[in-house]
Amino acid sequence: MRIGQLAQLVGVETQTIRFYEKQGLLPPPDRQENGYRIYTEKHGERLAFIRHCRILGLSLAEIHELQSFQDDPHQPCNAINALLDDHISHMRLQITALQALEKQLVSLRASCNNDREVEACGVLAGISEGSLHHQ
Amino acid sequence: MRIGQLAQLVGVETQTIRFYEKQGLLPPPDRQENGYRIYTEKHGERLAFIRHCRILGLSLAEIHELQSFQDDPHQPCNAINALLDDHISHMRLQITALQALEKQLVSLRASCNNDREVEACGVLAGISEGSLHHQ
DNA sequence: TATTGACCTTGTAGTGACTTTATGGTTTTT
DNA sequence: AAAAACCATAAAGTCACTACAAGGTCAATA
Repeated sequence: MRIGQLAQLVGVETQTIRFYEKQGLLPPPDRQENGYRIYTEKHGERLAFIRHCRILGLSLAEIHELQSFQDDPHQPCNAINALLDDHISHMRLQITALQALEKQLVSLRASCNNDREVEACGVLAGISEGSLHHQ
Repeated sequence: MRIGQLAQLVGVETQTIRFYEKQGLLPPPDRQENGYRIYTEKHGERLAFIRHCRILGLSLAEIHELQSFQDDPHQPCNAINALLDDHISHMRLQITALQALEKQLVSLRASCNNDREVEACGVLAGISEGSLHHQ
């Protein structure tokens, strides 16, 4: 199939496919006489794998690492688990940080609920205050 | 004070300060005869405000908007509140999404706890499976 | 037959918020 | 006097694309 069909099948834009190829995530397919790329099912599977990893929040570098395991399935899988564990703990940190920030923002927001002038509003002052207690 | 001192005071790198100046977030300071920037306390406060906004997750564009209120404090403050409300609801969405992803990753990770070969590990297969049920 | 439209090609630039690198001038310390 | 630390500017790199420009190819229509 050609690049447009593959794109539609997997739900990606054609540029993204070419981009993955240039990044070395998708093997360069054969070409027709006119230069058009022709893809096989294997390419589709590989592309779907990439997309799902991205949806899970993995970086292209991490995906690259996972692919090296796909390509050589007789390695021990500890490294895969380590990669996922890393990613999970990283995500947990991120979630915790976001929740803390949300709390701060909500309490900041609570410092003004009325129609006032900026001068009397308290929100900007609240931001400035906080900024000096950091680190 | 000079740029390095300001940087140390606020906990930023000097390049970041010059970057904020170029972006119009920090007013261009006076210069010494040799061209070195000289900063006042006002710059320090402004820079601290920017940093704290960044730590709260506000974009430079949002900070720019807030600064226009700082610079003209006799406007009504509804717009500030609206900006914060927007940002808070955006953050809540982000947190929910991250939590869902974490759950997926954890269950994926649970598909292999042992030392196996990649082939028998199940994690990569789990990623591939999931990828086709999306959209 | 000419041309329109949909598809394909390549390469380059833009996004956000910086960070890094290159190149060179100035000041301070040894 | 020389080395280290600081300052300046400008340009390129980061990440994961997205958008754009300029053109080649192909099938269907006027």
